[in-house]
Amino acid sequence: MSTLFFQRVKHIIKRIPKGRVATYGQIAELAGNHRAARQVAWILHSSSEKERLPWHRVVNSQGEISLKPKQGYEVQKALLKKESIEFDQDGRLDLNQYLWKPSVAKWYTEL
DNA sequence: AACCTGACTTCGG
DNA sequence: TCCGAAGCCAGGT
Repeated sequence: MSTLFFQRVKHIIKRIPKGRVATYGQIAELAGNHRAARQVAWILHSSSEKERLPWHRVVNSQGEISLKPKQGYEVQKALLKKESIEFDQDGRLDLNQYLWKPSVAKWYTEL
C-alpha cells in the first residue's frame, strides 16, 4: 500500500540519526496518526528491506526491542550496540538518553 | 463480511 | 514495576 501516511512513515524513519532511536508511537504521531503504532510496525515488517530503512532504530515505548529471539532480536541489538547504544541487564535502553527528538514542524511541509 | 493476528500503547489495579 | 484488558488499524484467510 502507498498512502500518504505510509510515505511519511518511511520518510521519517530514514531520518532517525545514527546512535538515536524512535518509538513506534512517536513515528506514528509524527506521520500524522497517533493511533497507528501497529501500522508502523507493519510497515517495517513489510518494507524495511526494500526501502533500506534503518529499522533497527525503532523500539517500543519501554525502550525494549520488540522482536522475538531468533526473529531478529539479536541482530537489532547488535546493530544498536554498534552505534554505541548500551543496554541494561533486562535488555532495555535508556530512552531519556537515546530517544530522537526531532523538530516536528517540518514533516508536514516536506511531503 | 467476519475473524484472526501482529516488530504497539495506554491505563488501572 | 509488572500484568491484563482494551483500543487501534491493515493484511491475510
